[in-house]
Amino acid sequence: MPDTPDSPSERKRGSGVRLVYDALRDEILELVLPPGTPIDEVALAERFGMSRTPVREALLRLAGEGLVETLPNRSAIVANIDFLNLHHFFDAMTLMYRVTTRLAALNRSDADLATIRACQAQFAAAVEAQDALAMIATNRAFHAAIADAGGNPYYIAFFLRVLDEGRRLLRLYYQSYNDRLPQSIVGEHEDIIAAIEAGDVELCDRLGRAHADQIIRQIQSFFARDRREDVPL
Amino acid sequence: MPDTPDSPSERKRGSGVRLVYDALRDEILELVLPPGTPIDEVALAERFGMSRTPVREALLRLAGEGLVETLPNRSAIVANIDFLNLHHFFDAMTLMYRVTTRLAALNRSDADLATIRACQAQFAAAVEAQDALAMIATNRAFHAAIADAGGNPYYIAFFLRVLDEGRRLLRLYYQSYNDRLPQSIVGEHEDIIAAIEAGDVELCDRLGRAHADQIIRQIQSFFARDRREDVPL
DNA sequence: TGTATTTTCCCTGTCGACAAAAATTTTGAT
DNA sequence: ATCAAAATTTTTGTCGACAGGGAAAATACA
Repeated sequence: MPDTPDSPSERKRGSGVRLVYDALRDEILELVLPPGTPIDEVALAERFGMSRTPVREALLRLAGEGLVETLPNRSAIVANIDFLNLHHFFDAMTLMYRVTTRLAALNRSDADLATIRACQAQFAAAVEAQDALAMIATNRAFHAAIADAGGNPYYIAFFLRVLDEGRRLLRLYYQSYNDRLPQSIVGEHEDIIAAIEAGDVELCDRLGRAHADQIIRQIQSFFARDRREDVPL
Repeated sequence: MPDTPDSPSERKRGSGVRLVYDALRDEILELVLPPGTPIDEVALAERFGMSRTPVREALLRLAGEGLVETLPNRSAIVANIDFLNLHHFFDAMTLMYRVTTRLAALNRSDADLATIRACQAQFAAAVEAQDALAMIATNRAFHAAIADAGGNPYYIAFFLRVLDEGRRLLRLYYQSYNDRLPQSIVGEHEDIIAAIEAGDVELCDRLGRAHADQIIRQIQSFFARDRREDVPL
């Protein structure tokens, strides 16, 4: 149990919130805590050996990022996934894939390219190892690095939120389908890197859009197939 | 003094945070609290007749929206405006003007159009009255209504953040230039409404971009002129 | 036995207090 | 008089406790 520290009171002054924030965030994004799960403040406080105050602070930050929903006078719950309005999410994801990749082609530095390549190497390693969780996390890091290369802090912040939401969706997908992996994604990433390095804005736009379409098609086919299987014999 | 309620303890259970949150937010967006102003928790607590806890909660929410910056173990301050990277803000604003207006042309309902027209009427009234603060607030409401008509919650949330940042910039502009008002904005708004009603996506895109360019040019000329005046004789 | 009402219990929202960290002032030495 | 070090003050981060609200449980009634 890595959660309970050996000496509960021997913690640095501002680190308690970060601790529970990071833990909760990971568990939400990896669906350890499924959407709708009620979050008990006292349970968390006991689990991390601290008072309710820093727990509440962490929950507020998560609520600000849309990962938990706080009902007045009632327990906070893990934010639900709005399956009926997924197309809105797909729209936003496609737009931000395109915009961030375009900007990266314009503003990338050598250090940015090195970081992007390192993320891509980690992603390829995760695909090779058939590690679905690592794939999801490294894919997010890859696109976050591209957004960083673009340099627009507004786009970066918004894109991170969209990517986090997508991380939950992908986790749902991979945990249901025995971690089947799309090899083509690795190649698409390589093409994107090449286009960014070449500074080809229009090519980056097309590749970003195609990449988004690819992921969206996978998610959509997953939900469509899931619906068919729900039909009783 | 509308802040201090008559009976401090006669307040509904969850309304304390909303109270100080709304008040702080307005004062930040209208530059009553200029960027960099330190925020004293105990002063706010005394001002609103409550404990530090709800004040802290409101500050956390504002920090999550990027309106205040919290330094560890030090006083929180009103978020600074990054004048050196304004072009990033302009990029984001232009993109969201275009995207939300396009989407509104696709998804607008009659109720949406009525809301948009109502906002435009309020904006025109503010221009007529030469009320700069009302102009800024109603302009924001106008574009927020367009985003609502589009219906994409991701775009709506992001656009609201961008609009709030722009509200601070515009406030800076108008309070310096004796509230001189650009009449052309009213006409541009009318054109946008007509394009949305006609469902002309491409026209909405062009108008949204032109509208953003117009506002950006105003802000840029303001800063350019300000810089010239800084040259000593 | 099923439903409406009351009671109990659990959980959140708020408060006052204390401890740690930073800012400020005071003290001391050269 | 100037600068460094120590003491004081101020302010934040955390804690335990209490009160209010809602939900579940218990009771009453048809």
